[in-house]
Amino acid sequence: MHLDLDAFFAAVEQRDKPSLRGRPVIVGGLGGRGVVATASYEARRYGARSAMPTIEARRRCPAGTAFLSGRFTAYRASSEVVMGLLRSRSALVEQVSVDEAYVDLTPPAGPIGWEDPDLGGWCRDLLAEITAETGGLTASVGLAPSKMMAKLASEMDKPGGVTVVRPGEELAVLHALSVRAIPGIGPATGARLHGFGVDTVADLARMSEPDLVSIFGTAQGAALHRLAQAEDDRPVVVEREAKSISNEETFEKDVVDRAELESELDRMAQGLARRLEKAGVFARTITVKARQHDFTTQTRSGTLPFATGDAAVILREGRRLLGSVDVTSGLRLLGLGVAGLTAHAQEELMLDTAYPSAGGAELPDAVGVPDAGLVAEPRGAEAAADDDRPVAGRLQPGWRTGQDVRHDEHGPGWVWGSGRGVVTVRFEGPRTPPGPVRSFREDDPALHQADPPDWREAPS
DNA sequence: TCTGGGGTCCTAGGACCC
DNA sequence: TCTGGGGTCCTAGGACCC
Repeated sequence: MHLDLDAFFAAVEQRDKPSLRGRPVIVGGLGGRGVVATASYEARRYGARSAMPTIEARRRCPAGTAFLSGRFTAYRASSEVVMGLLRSRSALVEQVSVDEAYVDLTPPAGPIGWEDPDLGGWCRDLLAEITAETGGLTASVGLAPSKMMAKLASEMDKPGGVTVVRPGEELAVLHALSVRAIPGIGPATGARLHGFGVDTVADLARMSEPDLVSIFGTAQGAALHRLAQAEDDRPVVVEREAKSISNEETFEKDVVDRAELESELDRMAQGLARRLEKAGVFARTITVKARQHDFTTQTRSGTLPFATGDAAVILREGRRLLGSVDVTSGLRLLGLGVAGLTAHAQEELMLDTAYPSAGGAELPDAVGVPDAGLVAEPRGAEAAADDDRPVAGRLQPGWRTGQDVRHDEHGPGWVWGSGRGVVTVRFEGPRTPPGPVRSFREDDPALHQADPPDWREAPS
């Protein structure tokens, strides 16, 4: 089974903000270079889509559309409720993102098989429970013999639908679809296939494996050939080790000043070191990513002779790598990442022989073994959840549109908008009717940041 | 005022080793 | 007296996914 929460971020916003129900809602980066993370179904009617520049969504959507930066703590809380319900039904749940999961429902992990008479009813019961337990969120489900078919099935009846593809029915469903529906065929591969006259999966299925391999290479060619015949035996994997950790930022305006770039690098190195420590792992490879104004992107990476968790070491290598990037016309994006993760950093023993060029005085700095007792913890979806700032949140100091607040006198609410020293708040919550709007000075001492409201709790 | 941020996987070429 | 072949590690870039 594949399950997908419908318009997830926007749906959580509409649950928690009654005045937005039935209205177009966009969640995403609100800065000049932001993109849409999720558009509510109302906003999709005007052409707003995920990954679209927010500026474009503003052009398309009517007055009265809400543009919100995200509240990831709130999304995570609802996600955990849903994932918990899935795990109550099967031991094999693979969470692929905050709003998506695969579940192996066949015994011994799960409770049902193809001989069951009412699989659709079983799924509808699950969806009803999800809606009840999350305060109104909906999800779409696909039930099929493989991960790919389950995913395609879950997309066939959105929102809120249940689609069952039984063994033997796969090709009839699959071959009618565009090749672009197959996970792994994006814009580039789709365009290349179109150049060969291949538009539907049926077209793709007629191509020979050797032809596909000669065009797309061994791995992708063979995968395309198999997927076009609905051959997909990938297992549901509960969790896997993270392979890299990274941090990047698109600037509101291109940054030319190398000192400013290096101070960004410093901030990112500290964040990476914190995440490494939290996970109890060390990294050997450092990567710097730089995007020019014309969107061309360069990466520079270096592999150390030892694994480190030390921000100073990561920063020093990052600086060195950034030194080989032409920065004179400014960067729109700077990123810093680490890879080659290992649970232990005993490589310090090699330093004298393997890393003499670093200079003796700097070596203690380079070792950086935080705590040999920490054990690597597989992290899966948690890796990305560390940074709780909404998209482009850093670019908007002060009050962020959509964020939860509490006023000493008026109670809980959310930021409707802010600017020119004034912040406007709407006082409502998931269990109240649409509430009133009031404005305050941005530095009003009675106004505080607040945790997300609890949809399960009746308002006091 | 086009195009986020956090990831994974693959390819190709070079260095190096046996 | 032209330069095999395989394996591994590393780097840069690109496609793709949510």
